[in-house]
Amino acid sequence: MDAIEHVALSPLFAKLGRLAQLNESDLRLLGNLPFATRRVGAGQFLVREGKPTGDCAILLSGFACRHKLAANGGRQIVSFHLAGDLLDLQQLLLDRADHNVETITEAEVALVPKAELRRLARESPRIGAAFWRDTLIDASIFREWVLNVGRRDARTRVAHMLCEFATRCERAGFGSVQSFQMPMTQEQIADATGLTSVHVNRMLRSLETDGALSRSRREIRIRDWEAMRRIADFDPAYLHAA
Amino acid sequence: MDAIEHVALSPLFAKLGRLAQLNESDLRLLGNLPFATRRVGAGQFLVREGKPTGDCAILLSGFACRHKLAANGGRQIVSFHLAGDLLDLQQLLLDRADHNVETITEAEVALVPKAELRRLARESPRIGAAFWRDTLIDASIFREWVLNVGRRDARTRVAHMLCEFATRCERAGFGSVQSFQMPMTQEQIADATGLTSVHVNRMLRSLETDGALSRSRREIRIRDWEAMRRIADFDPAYLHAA
DNA sequence: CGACAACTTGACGGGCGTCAACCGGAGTGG
DNA sequence: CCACTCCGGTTGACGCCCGTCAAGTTGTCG
Repeated sequence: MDAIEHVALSPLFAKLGRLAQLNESDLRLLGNLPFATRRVGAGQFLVREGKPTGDCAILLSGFACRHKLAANGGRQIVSFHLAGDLLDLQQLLLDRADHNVETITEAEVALVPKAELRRLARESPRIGAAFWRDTLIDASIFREWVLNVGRRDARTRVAHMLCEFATRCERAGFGSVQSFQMPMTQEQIADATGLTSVHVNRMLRSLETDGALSRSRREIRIRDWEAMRRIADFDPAYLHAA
Repeated sequence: MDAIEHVALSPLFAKLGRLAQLNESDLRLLGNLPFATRRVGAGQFLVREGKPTGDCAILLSGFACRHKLAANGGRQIVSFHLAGDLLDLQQLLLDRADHNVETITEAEVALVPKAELRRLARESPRIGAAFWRDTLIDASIFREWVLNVGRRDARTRVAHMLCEFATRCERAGFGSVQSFQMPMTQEQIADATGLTSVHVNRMLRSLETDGALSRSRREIRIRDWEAMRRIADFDPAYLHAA
């Protein structure tokens, strides 16, 4: 494998490096991973509920979300994803998708055959552990989201979602917690927090008039991070330094 | 290891058998697993948020739940557990608990050192895959709960929770989907569905007066499962036959 | 039989959904 | 270069679902 392909997968390497200590041979195995890259527009489905699972997609640039639909027509976003995220590691062991994965911006993905990832996890216990660890952290984030939509009021919910997104962006190397770009619409924030877009708008305005944050277009600025943390009831421990 | 200990762990064996095809040598490895059993009363903590993770607990009898607390005093239950469940597989790879695990009835647990479980997963790829698969199914259930509390109305939410619990009980060999025992109080149902116990009571009554179910003490009877499924917006696919 | 937890029911209020109108910026085509 | 369109955002009026408060009732275990 030449350097060009290494460069393409570098967001993944960065992420795995945060999950585990990888050695020379791990990096070589990763470098040999066969994959195809694809550029897709915003609003494209990468995984569809009920469909047999296919190749595993890795997000190289852009943003995506996972969501499920209720019979009453409601949509619930259950997670957001950014560059470096393995979009469906769970496909390695479960044979039908129980949710959708959809891009929310234009994005670039790498498609890796499931069998290759399984082989990789088997051949390097460190990489296998990193994969498992990643799915465990995902699960921890889902638990926090259950708490968020189940037991916090609208204002706290929206603030919490912002704090989590800001923290993950900073750790992945996009902007800082004090200033970052939101890729999602207010309707998508609503679907992630179990609210309506109208009420999300009210809550954002409330946070803004209270001086907790300022907005210009989709850029969010947070002057006093500690104050924001308190408003949002946000403790990043559940992210397990992801 | 003698037969007595095999009997003690049999709920775990049954569960792993549902998750993967285990062979002779897998069963022998499981039989050699060192563990200590403990009997605990209702309302006892087995895992505490923020604490370093200790031994891994396996539920041998009784029921337990995982929950998290919000700053406003609210409690959110994020999952229920029954005999055979590995209560904290995630402790194998994450070093601090991000939630609590608490018994909701008197229960019997087996405590297994983390290192032994890690060794087991390493020595038998099938058992390792079963463990990983179990945590992936947990994650799938969390996603469904985010949808449940985020996008369904109170009546549907309560009905969905009952359907899930009924299905899991039946698969684990307790009662049937048509008739089963609820171990939890209405307040615990409320904490699981993001409601108040008062409103859970109203919804249960509503389901009962509509003939969807009948109750006597904590026993639930569901005559028409298909009708109940529709009311609850329940599709068991997300349980991945767990 | 007294104590206590769980359950039950009613009255009332508020947080958030619904509906509707309008604004503003980006893309598009004449 | 300007009009048109369209999506996302913004704001107000109104109403309902579910929370809150409070008072019983039931069942269970000393």
